[in-house]
Amino acid sequence: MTNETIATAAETAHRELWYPEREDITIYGILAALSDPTRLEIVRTLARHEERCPFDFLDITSKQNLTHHFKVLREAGLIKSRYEGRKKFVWLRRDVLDELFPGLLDGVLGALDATSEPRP
Amino acid sequence: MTNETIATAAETAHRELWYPEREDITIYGILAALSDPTRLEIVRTLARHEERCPFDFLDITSKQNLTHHFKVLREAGLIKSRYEGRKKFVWLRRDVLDELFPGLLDGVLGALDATSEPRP
DNA sequence: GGCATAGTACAATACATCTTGTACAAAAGA
DNA sequence: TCTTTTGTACAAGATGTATTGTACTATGCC
Repeated sequence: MTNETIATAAETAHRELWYPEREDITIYGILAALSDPTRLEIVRTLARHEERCPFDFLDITSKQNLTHHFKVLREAGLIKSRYEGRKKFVWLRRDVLDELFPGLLDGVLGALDATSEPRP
Repeated sequence: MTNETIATAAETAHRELWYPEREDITIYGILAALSDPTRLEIVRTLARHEERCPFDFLDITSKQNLTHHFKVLREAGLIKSRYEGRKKFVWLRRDVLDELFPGLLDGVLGALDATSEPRP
């Protein structure tokens, strides 16, 4: 309600993004956001990079769909983004996540790595 | 398809339950199953008990809804159940889960405990 | 057998989600 | 300014989910 209003207004203004309040970040939202293969792959790749990544650093789906998934990740509290010129950069909110849900991200990413094929 | 056929047939026969093959248990399915508050509460409680728990050991929603959520958990690979007389008992598949996705369940449950109010 | 109890099946509702197509806005460069 | 690039907004369709109500099956006990 209030959140939605703010989000809509800010996003219509373009180049201004809404983020959830710290107390509105839930473990359910995080887990739901991570339960999609595309998004989990995004998060996994972001976690491997110290620096911010360009919006389309992964070529795994359509542009519109990437926008959608990044929005889900952002509204769940997992990522932050910023525009620089025409480009958009994205990064993981490790600080907040590790503080709110210690061990969660490491547990998920660790299990994911243990599952995946060994990388070269 | 094949799975659905088997599942339907077995469940129609009643008192016979279908479980996913080991290779069909995915981290996405696990995370999706855990992303619901009711189910996460179920799993958290099961994790605290060494022994099997009766079907309705948690009084948090309707009977039919419990059946639904236990089915989701079972088909995701998280739990096993068994009938004894009229009663149904449920337990967590810690062995399989820790082997397939090491650190996942501990990470989620640890984060959940860190989030929750301290218990007496 | 008759009856109560435990859990399921099924249908219906309401709602969220993923994906794609079309159209648009904002910035950069000529 | 005109054009290209980058990402969004919006709508539509297909699909999945959470919940409840009604009816049913299976078991145990009298």
